[in-house]
Order: sequence, then structure tokens, then C-alpha cells
Amino acid sequence: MSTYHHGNLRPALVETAAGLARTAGPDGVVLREVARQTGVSHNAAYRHFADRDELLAEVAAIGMAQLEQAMRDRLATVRTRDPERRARRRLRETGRAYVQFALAEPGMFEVAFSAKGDAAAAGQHVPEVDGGPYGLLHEVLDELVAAGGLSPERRVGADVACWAAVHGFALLCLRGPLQALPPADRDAVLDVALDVLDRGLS
Amino acid sequence: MSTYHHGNLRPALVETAAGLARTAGPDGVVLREVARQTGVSHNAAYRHFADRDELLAEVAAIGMAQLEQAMRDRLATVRTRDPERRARRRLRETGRAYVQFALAEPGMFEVAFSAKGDAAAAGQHVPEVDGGPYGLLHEVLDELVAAGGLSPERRVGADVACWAAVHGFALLCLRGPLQALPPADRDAVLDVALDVLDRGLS
DNA sequence: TGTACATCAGTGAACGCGCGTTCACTGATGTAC
DNA sequence: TGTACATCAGTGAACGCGCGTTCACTGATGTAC
Repeated sequence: MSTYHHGNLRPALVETAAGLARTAGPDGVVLREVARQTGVSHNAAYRHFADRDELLAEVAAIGMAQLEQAMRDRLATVRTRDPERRARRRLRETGRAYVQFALAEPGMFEVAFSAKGDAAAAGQHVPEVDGGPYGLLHEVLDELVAAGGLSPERRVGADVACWAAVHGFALLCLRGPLQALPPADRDAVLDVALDVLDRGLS
Repeated sequence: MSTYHHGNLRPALVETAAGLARTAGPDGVVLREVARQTGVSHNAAYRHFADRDELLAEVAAIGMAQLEQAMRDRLATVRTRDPERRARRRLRETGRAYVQFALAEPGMFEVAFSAKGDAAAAGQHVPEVDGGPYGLLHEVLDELVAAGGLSPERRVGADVACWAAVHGFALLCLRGPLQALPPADRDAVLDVALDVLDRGLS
């Protein structure tokens, strides 16, 4: 039996679980189904994870990493030269990519934000820059300050203002009253909201 | 048996369900538990609701109504006289009340936004003014335009920008990286975010 | 006012489901001598 | 190189749980005559 002493079971389970998360969200990550799809008995996972939550937390981390990567990929497409316009453009693309990921991968997005008490985050008040989507936003806002597009005193609450705006927009589209908005309108409305943000920061 | 021909079972079930929603969110609204707490057999609900989703939708409507009421109550406390300042202040209190309700009543808030396909909303793209929290926001923004605090062309995307900001902020606090933020800091950070919004609109 | 009867709004038992988790186990692997 | 043995990483069966939903039922209510 090739599944016996699989050798690679932990990552294999995580990968399967991530697939389920993608298509079915947090509730779709069911231990027995993960085992089934990995071709292993339904309790084998307990050799590698204390319980379901531990597996889910791993998937959440993957979701966060994917979200960050999607944002980084998008940032790399900005070709603007002028430093301030460039920084401003990068900020906007950050937000666009965030929303786009959330809408393209709603299951993963939801799992990423469904982690119970994240042990790492529990200690700190505002999350310190730790990489991840928040770290990236932080970087981009720092760039904007450096380029002169944002005064240091307004830099303070900028992170949260930006994040709240795109996060809220994404969720209003996913589970809220903007559900039925056609994609084209969605982009337009998002752009207007990002304009407000842009104006509010400068 | 006083529960036999209860006479008032439907509203009684909804009320019990709302209580469960408050304390335990959508997953807490369990038909059998609702019946149990109402003192009625576990299948009696089927005389009044097609299924669990129908009951949950009713609770969601209550949640929305409560949210709106919390916002209206807060609006009534604004005493500012100068029309533009007044309108601006009212807009801010709208947002504060929204976030405050979400944090004070996370279960209800989540249920309010967890309704499956809301039949009413499915037809329209951007929800028309229908009362509810969105309708209230709409009114307040109209006031701001009337008071000269917001130009008509910037009025267009203002609804979504405002709603996304407070909705996102609330969710980052409830299920996101701002979970551990102490309440006092939370208010301060929200105020900064609302400042950005305010500046972006004017 | 009294009675027959239709209708309504509950009941109790059961179905079928799938879950997370635990138990004692066993086959595969690697290491010491 | 061969063997004994400890350890590791799986297995299969079972537990206990609670759910949503359906069924045939029955007690209570109201109405027509």
C-alpha cells in the first residue's frame, strides 16, 4: 500500500484541505473528507495535527500567503515612473488586488480570516509588520510617505483606513448587499471608493 | 398544556431564535434548540416556517432592524446646529454606531449579513433605498449634500465608500487582525479612519 | 344552547446523515549489535 | 550481512453526538345548523 508510511502525509493533508477550503470555505474543511481525498484513513490526520482547528489554521496561513502573493504580483505590474504617482498607483493596485482575490477565491479568503484565536496575534494590539497582506500594505504606505504623497502625521491611521475599506468592500460583495452587483459595476464602484480614500489621504 | 395551540408560536420562535443568534451567531440558531427553549416539540416550527433558512432569514431581518435603530438612536443625540457641521457629525455618528453595534452584538450582526440569497436583493444591482442601515446612510449623505458639505458629483460613490469602511473596520475587529485591539484604541483608530473618509468626501 | 364535524396546530417516534475523536491494533522502517 | 527490537505512521471499528426533516397521529378550536 503506497499510502502506508506515506512519508509526506502532513503536507499532503494540508494541500487537500486547502483545495476544500477553496471550493467550500471553512465548513468545507472536514477532517474525514480531507482524509478521504488524500487516500488515507479518516484518523490518520491525528498523527500530524492535534485537531481540526490546527489543520484549519495551517490552511488559513496558506490563504494569507496567497493573498499577499496576489497583491505582490499585481504591484509588479505598475510601470509608472514619477515616484509619487507610482506610489499612489501601487497603493491603489494593492487594494484592487485584495478585493479581486477575495472575490476570485472567496473560500480561501474566508478561511484566512476565520482562524480562531491566532496565537501570534493574540499578544499584540495592532499587528506589527509581519509580512503578510498587512505588512505589504504597510510597505506601500511607507513608500507613499517617502515619495511625498502622504504626510507623516496622516500616515498613522492610514493602514487601518485602507484595509478596512477594501476588506469591507470585499465582504459587502461576498455576503452583503453588493452581492448582485455585476462585476463591471463592481470595479467602477470600487474605483470610486478608492478615489475617496486617495483624496482622504493626500 | 399551555403550549398546545400556543396561539403565538411563530413570533415566539422568532424571538427565541433571535436570542440564540445574539449569543451564538448563525450556527447557534438550531431548530431543535429554538423549539426546546420555546417549550415546544422540535418539529412544531414546521407549521410556521418552511425550513431553518426561513427562520434564519426572519432573524436576519430583525438584526438589520436593530442595527438601523441603533444608528437612528445615535443620530438623535447630535445637537450641533450649524447645518454642514451637523450633517458631517451625523455621518460620523452613523459610522460609529454601526461599528459599535457590530462589536456589541457580534452574533446578531453576523446573522444579519449571513442571509443566503435575499430574495428582495437578488433582483437589484445596487440596493435601492429600502430603509434599513443602507437607507439611513443614504439619507444622511443626502443631508450632507443639501448642507453643502458634499458636492453632488462626489455623492455618487459615497454610500459604498462609507459603508465599506465601517463594515470592514467592524469585521477586522471581530474576525480579523484587530481582534486584540483594546476598546479605547479601537475607538481612536476608527476615528482616524473616519477622518480619512471625511476628508476624502469634502 | 347543543351537537357534529372540519380544520388547525401541536406531538412523539423515527430516518438518515456525517461529524470529530478515541481505542487497540498492525504493518513498515530503521537501527544496534 | 543478518537478526532482534524499538519506534513510527498508518488502520478499522466504535462512541457519542446532534442535526434537519418527515411521518402518522391527536388534542384543541371554531363554526354551521
